[in-house]
Amino acid sequence: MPIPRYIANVTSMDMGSAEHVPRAGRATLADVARLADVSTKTVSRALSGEPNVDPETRARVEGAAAALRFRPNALARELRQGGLTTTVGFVIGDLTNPFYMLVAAGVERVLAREGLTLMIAATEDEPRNEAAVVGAMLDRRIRALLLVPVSDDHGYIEGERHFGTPVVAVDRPLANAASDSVVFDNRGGARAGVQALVSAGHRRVAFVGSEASLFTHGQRIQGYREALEAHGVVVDPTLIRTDGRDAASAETATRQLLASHAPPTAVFAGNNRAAIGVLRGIRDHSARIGVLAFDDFELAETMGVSVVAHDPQEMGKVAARIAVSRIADPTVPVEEVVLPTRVILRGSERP
Amino acid sequence: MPIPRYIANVTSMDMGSAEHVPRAGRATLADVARLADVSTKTVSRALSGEPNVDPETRARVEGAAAALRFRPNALARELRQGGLTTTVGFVIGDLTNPFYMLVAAGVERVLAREGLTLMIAATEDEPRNEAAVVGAMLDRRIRALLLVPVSDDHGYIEGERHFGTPVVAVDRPLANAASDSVVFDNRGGARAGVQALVSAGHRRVAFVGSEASLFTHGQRIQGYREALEAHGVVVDPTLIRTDGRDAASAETATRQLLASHAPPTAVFAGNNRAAIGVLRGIRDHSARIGVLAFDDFELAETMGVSVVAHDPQEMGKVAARIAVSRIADPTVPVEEVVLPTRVILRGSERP
DNA sequence: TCACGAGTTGATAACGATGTCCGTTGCCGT
DNA sequence: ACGGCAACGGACATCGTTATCAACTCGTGA
Repeated sequence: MPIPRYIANVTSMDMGSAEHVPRAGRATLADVARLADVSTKTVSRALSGEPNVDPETRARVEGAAAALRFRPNALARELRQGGLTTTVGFVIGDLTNPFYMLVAAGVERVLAREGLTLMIAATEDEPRNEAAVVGAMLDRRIRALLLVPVSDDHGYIEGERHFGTPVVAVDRPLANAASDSVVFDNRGGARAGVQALVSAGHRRVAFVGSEASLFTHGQRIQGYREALEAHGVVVDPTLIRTDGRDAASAETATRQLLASHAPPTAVFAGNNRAAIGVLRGIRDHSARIGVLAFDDFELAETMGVSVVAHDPQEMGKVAARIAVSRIADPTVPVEEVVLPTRVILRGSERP
Repeated sequence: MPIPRYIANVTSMDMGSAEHVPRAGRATLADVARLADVSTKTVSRALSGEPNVDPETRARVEGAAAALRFRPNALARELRQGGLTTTVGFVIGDLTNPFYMLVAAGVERVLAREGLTLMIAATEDEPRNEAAVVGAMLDRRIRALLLVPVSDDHGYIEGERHFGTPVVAVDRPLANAASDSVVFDNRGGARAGVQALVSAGHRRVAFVGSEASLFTHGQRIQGYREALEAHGVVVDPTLIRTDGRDAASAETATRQLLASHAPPTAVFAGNNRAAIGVLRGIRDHSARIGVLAFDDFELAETMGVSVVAHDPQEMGKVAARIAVSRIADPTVPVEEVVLPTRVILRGSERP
């Protein structure tokens, strides 16, 4: 075993020259090199597992690195390697919506397997926040961008894609730019869901959800219309409430619908937030109201609520996989994935 | 208006020398400088809003930057500034648990106001993943670390804190290291919750949740015991099921409890996952079973489920604020915040 | 006319890690 | 004795940005 030269080194130098006194901050390659009495290049070689390093030297370097609690500076490494980070960005509208979190969980799982890190930012569903949030991520040179679009203009993204940052739109396509995308079959799912309500005997079916300008809800309203029209039911515009963007407003809308002179016998909820509002809204109502919701949620089964179900985690996984494959090969053709939905009847659809 | 010299510059150079041909990647300060016919330092000055820049020059630089779609490289900037990033890391156990997502939402909101970015990683509740995940974040030189601890040894963190990275433990304290922390009053909350069940007339109250080795559940079981003992009720160990760590296993545990020869008349659910399992488990049961759950959840009100409520978003906000203040001044004394809980009775506690 | 400050600007050196390209030892086998 | 190879050290350059400091251009007052 060789004499640990670094000890003599340190003790012989630590008065007078401040050069070898470890700085307040974190240890660098150079510090490790001094301690292990080798060159910085050898430290780099040893720690990054390159061949052609004497096992003994390697051990000494590792010891020194551990003693100094050395951690390689990812900023420096990634900068050196031309900005090739291992971070993937995911921009979400609303962090508190469990739906997006399930998507995020799916994303995270795939990325973790690939050794990639997930960076999450929220736009608070505010279109004008989007460009800034996305910009902050691009400045960090994320390797790929997963985006739940809220803006109505994604021209600014077109250029970025051209610069080599893959962009995958999640849950909704980009407004006016091409990109990979992963969405659910909103229209078909809604059609099947409303169809189930009609089959259960309902003729006056209300819709409670967000504005049609929001892609997902626009599609779902289309499906809602199609299902009704297919059965010869005239769509009553007063039954379509697009002012239920959160649980509270959906509850209000539902109460108003039920209190009207021509109330619906069933309500189709546009998403999980609306569903909660609808369920709250019909709770105290005397007559039984049919309910069917887009988005499955944890207690839907226990409560016997029928839903148009899908798989948010799968959506995240698919989106992440597309991003990963595009990182590996940017020339693969654009993918536009539409994930299936399925109706699960649990009783709440019946009059 | 000055002649845009960069045009002549480009056209006169673009055959032969490849030096001025924009690279495939993104534009850099140097590219902007060439185009605006100034030095890189001036570009830096102009774009970062420093004073003492001729307005005309500034406009020219901004024009060139826009034309090239220049975005400053955050890696390089932060490296130059000594690793002072604007990213805060949040390490969570389970991304799919809405509780943590609400915490994350609170964190994000505070950070966004401070101009900080949130990086989220998950440990999948696997203790041996924790050090690696945390390490990856430290390598990125995050400015602060928010951590929901799952490991039973946090000695490795002690040194990092010493290096100037603030660490805030969220929802649970660190195993064997001091740090700022934000937790709920688990014991007091559970005590009050079980107390409510006892007051409603229950004597045989079961606990369904995770192992006592998990800090939060250990505390909650203690509170559960204390409440029973305070009323002279002997704690029956067979009524304590710590094998309900997710909804499915909690459902099984509940069914087994109810099928036993001495079933409970009420169940105290250890958290929101357990609550869902318990509600599923008692659904088909003939006798009415009292239920009260730790953690409020969205449909608890609609379903009339009584709970020990708290504010996960507030937890995230408090944790983020502590991190922010410690970034500003690392010498502030360690804070150990205990957030209050409150019992909300909605009827499910009654026999 | 000279000097002087204020306002602009540029050359150069960092930040920390990595890649490149030698040069220098040993040591082995022929 | 010589070629070849492993195992280094060392000197640079490089990634893109910012800090330091010196240099330059003005107009102005003495």
